[in-house]
Amino acid sequence: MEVVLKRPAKVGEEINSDESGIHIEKDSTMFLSNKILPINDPSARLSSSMVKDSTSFSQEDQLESTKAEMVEVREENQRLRTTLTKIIKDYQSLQMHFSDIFQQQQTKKPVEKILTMSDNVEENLSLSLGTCSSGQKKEDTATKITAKGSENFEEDLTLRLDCRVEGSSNSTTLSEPLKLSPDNSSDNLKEDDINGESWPPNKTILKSSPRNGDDEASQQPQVKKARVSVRTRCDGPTMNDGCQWRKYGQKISKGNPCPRAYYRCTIAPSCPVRKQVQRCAEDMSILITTYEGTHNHPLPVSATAMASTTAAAASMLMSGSSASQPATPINFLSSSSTNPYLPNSSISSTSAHPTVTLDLTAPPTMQYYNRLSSNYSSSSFNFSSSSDITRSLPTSWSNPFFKYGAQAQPYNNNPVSLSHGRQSQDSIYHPYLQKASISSASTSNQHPLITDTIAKVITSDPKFHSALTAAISSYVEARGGKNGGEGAVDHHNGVKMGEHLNSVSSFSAAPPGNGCATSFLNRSTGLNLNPQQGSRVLLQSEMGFPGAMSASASPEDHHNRGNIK
DNA sequence: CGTGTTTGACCCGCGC
DNA sequence: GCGCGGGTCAAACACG
Repeated sequence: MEVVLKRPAKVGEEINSDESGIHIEKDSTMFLSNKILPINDPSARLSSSMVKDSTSFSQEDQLESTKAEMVEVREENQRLRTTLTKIIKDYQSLQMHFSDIFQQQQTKKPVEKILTMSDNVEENLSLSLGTCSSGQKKEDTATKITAKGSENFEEDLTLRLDCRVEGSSNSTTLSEPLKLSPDNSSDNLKEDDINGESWPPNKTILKSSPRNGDDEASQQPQVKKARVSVRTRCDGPTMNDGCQWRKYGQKISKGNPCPRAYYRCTIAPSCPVRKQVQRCAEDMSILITTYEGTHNHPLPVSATAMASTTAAAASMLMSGSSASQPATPINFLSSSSTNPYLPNSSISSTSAHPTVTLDLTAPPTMQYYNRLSSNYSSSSFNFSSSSDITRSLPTSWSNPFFKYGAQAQPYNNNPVSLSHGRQSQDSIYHPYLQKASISSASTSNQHPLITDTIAKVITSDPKFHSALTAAISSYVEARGGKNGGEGAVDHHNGVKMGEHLNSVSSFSAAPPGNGCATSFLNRSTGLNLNPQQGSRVLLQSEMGFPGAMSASASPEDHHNRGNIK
C-alpha cells in the first residue's frame, strides 16, 4: 500500500531548488511516498481525495523525508554539474591538443610536398579503429547531460577536423564541412578540386578540363579521387551511416561473388557524394563501404559523424600524412609523434584511387587503450581514440572507453545517451550530441572480456544510476516538464528512469535487428531497455529532433529486394 | 502516382 | 584496335 501525504506548502516556503531541478509551486500540493516517489510531474497537482486515507505517518516525518530527498537530489545534481564542467574542460583541452597537432603536422609539410604526393598517390591506407560487432548496424549515440547551456555546448563541443593547407592561395579546409551554407558552395568546389574529392570523378574532370583550360583544376596536378573505405562487420545490406542514399547501379566486380552496389547521396540533388557497398569476398560478414566525394549540403546529425570521419581520413590521405608504402602504420594521434595514432593500421598501394580504409572489424589492443589512458591520464573523460577521426566516428563504430565522473570510473556505454538516427541538422543539440558522445552503441562480440567488465562496473555502481537519474531528471525539468507524467524520476527505484531510458536508448532509426546499442545498454545497466516502446516519441518531440525517430528512410534498408545481377 | 530499385546497355580507361 | 572491368545511365519495374 502506498502511503501518501498531503503537505500544503507553507507560505514563503519553496521546496524546490534549482539545483534539484524539481520545481513545486508554492500553492501546489505534493504527494510523497516513502516507497515510491509518485512525482511524475513536479508541477502536477494531485487529487486530494487520497489524503484522507493517509494518516499513518506524521507530517513531520514526511517533511523530514522530503527534505532528505531534496538534499539527495540536490547533491546528485551538483555532482553531475561538476562532472559536466570537467567534461567540457577536458574536451576543450583535447581540442586544443588536436589543434596543435594538426598545426605542427601541417607546418612540417610544405604545400609542394602535398601536391606532389597528391599527384602520385596510389595509396590504400588501412586503419583499424575498433569494432563493429556482427549483426550490428551503427547508430549514432550521443549524450546530453543537461539542457542548460546547451547552446554553449554546441559551440564548445564541436570537434574540429579542420586541416588547413598553409601556403595555399586559399586556406583550404580539408575537413568535410559539417555545416555548409550556400555561400560556401564555391569554396567547396575549390576545396573539392584541391582534395580531389570532387564528383563526378576524374572521368568528368578529365573530360571537362580540356574544355575549360582556365579551370583551376587544369592548373593543378591531376588529383586522383580520395576515397574512404570503411570495413565493418554488418549483417545488413548496408550500414546505416545516417545519410540518405539512392541506389543507382549494381555490378559484379571481378574476384568477388558479391555484387557491388552504387549509391548516391539524395539529401541534396546536386550532392556529388557516392558510395559503393560490397561484401568482403573473404569474409561475408564484413561490409566494405567506400565513400567518395564531399557533401555540398548540410548533413543530418546522424550523418555528420561518418562525414567527419571520411573527410578527416581523406584529408589525411590527401595531405600526405601517410607514406606511400605498404603496411606502414599510421599514427593519427600520438603525443610522442607528430602523427596521430591508430592501432592496427597499415598502408597498401593497391587501389586505383587513393583510398583510406577504416577497418572497424579488428579490435584495438588493450595497449592502445592503455596508451590513450596514459596520454590523457589527467582527463576524466577519455575517448577510446583520441583522434578526431575515431572520435567523430559514430560511436557504434568504435569502442570508446569513457571514464565518467570524479571517480574516473570507466562508464563505457553510459546510458545517458540520446541516440538518434536521423535528426534535423537544426537541432541545437546536434554538435554536442554528435561530438560528445560518450556512449558506444556497439559492443563487440570480439571483446566479451572488455565489455563484460565494463558492464559489471556499470551495474555495480549505484552512483551511476543516480547520476543517470539526475541527468535525465535535470534534462526533463529543464525542458519545462510540459508533458505531465514524464517530468520526474524516481531516484530510489528507477521506476520512471526505466521509461526515460527507453527513450534515450531508442534506436528507432536502426532497422530491425540492429538494436545492438540497446542490447548493450540493457546488458550494461541491467535495465530493461526496449527500443520498440513508444516512449521514444517523447524524445522526438521534446528533444527538438524532428524526424529523429522516423523509421529508417534509408533506401539501403530494403535495397536488396530485387535480384542480384 | 511518386519514389526507389533493378538491370541491361552504354561509356570510358587501361592493358595488351 | 580490341577486350576487359569499373562505373553510370535510364527504362522498366516494384512498392507503399
